[in-house]
Amino acid sequence: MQNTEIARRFTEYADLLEIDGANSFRVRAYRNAARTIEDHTSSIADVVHDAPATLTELPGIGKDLAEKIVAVVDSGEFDALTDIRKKIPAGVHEMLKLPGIGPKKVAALFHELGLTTLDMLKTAAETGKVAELKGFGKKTAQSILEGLTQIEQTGHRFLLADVKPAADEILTDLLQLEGVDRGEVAGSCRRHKETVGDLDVLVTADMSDAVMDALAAHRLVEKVLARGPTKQRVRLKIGIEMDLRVVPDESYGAAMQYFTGSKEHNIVIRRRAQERGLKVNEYGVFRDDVLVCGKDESDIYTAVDLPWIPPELRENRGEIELAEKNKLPKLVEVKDLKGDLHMHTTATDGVATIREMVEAAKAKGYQYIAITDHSQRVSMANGLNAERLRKHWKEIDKVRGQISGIEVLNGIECDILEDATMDLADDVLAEADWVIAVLHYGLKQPAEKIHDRLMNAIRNPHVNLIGHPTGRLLGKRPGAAVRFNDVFKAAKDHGVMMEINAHPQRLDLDDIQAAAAKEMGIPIVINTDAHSTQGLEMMPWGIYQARRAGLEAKDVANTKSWAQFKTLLRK
DNA sequence: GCCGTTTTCGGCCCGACTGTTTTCAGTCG
Repeated sequence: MQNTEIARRFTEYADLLEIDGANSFRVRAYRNAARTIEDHTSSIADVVHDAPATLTELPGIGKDLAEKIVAVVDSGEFDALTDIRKKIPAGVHEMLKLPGIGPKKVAALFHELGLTTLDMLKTAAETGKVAELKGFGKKTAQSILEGLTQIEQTGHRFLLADVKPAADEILTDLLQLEGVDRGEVAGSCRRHKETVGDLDVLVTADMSDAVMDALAAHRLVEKVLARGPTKQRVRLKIGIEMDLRVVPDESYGAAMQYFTGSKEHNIVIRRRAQERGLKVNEYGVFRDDVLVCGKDESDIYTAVDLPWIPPELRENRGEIELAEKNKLPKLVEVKDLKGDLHMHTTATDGVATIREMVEAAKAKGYQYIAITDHSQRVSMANGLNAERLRKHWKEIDKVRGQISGIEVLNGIECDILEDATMDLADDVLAEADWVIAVLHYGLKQPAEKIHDRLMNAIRNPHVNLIGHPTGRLLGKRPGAAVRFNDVFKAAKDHGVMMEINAHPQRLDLDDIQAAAAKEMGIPIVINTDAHSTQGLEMMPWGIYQARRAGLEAKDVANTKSWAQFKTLLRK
């Protein structure tokens, strides 16, 4: 069982406890546990099998939660969860997804009106039953109806790449306004999380009204949802909601720190402040209600005896401890990259020719690239069989002869078939300069089978890289059940590298997996998987994911010069 | 439910905005 699946049980239990009116600190304990499990870099199920006694060494896991984790791994449930599910129907749990509706209101809808599904809720809201409820009203009923429509239409999280440009554009426009000095996109967007729930934009201004009016009238804004003197919430036309916060200049750094989050990171920062007799909020650092500092973000970290921490790391996943020891990583940057080793051409499903791709890559300043079109199994993409592949490589040879100053590898993105064999014979793979092995089909196979497939690929002497290891597509499909502990170990033994695929919908390995790979000393390759020359520009999204994993340039193989990179190849 | 250089009980981060109230609970980030 994967960590995310285990974590989901505890999050569900925390939700249900909350609806049930349980002690809020108890609820928090379950939420913390869910997070600890989700963030754990190796398999919790393995810990349960190998050393269950060590579970209580995990932060926020005591005797009771350790027992429940064991139960979940063994049976998929724990008794308390089974019991509370009987008490609170799944449809009631779903109501929590509605914006503006929390556990207390859900409990009222359930207990007072007996609503147990979203459909029943819709009817009750339409017929005025909800508005009559104590603590509810016409507006709440209306917002419930809007929320139900929203859930039907969009779900609730957006790809970073789909929303960051909108946030950047709005910020740029707000910064043009008179009286607006500083501003930045904060929140999970600034932390470069792969998906974003909503956007936070922060600006300094003396007169907030003008800024708020400008946002309300912005071409990307659909509707103003709420407006106060310092905060305005709007919905953008692309569906995501955005908070604009207007803060005085002396509080800018504190507000930046506060609204960048994560919540978990900030809780630790505020606790450190308390320990030092200070109070941290979005207005600054205070001692006995007297402002100590807050103008710049680094002020806040200095006040709690830490160096400034890069936003991507602010998840309370060990960055505070690294900061304490002054061992924060120097995170990899786009400009560190010297090659891109996964891209397609018109030979399969790309839209640019070999020559166009090579020239575009050279213009980007790369020292080396690999052309890696699909193998035959991917018939939808016109995948290459041995004969066509060899011809394709001859074409690449030709272009290589004509364009100097960039190394072009004869590559292949070879499918690992459902029966765990490779889609092309060994003698063909042996002729390649660069082989990426990937799962495209049969992603729903049991973990055991997926494991065999990846292991066979890693043991194949011609394979250099496992591409987009889980095959997930964000918001579309979850990806294969990969046992990363074992896969990384085998990759280490056989000198196989692991990819962070920079495509915004893949970003696979994810941050937690990539951190684990780094921990094991496996070289990571960040690739665009470009299907066009513009596709080569997707690199930043992959870099963001790498930064969230704490990767430095030295952890990323394609930051090396060609001369150094060459030595990492298996033959 | 967890945790401990304030250690086995008593804390556990902090403030803005809304809608429904008539002084505040609920929700959110």
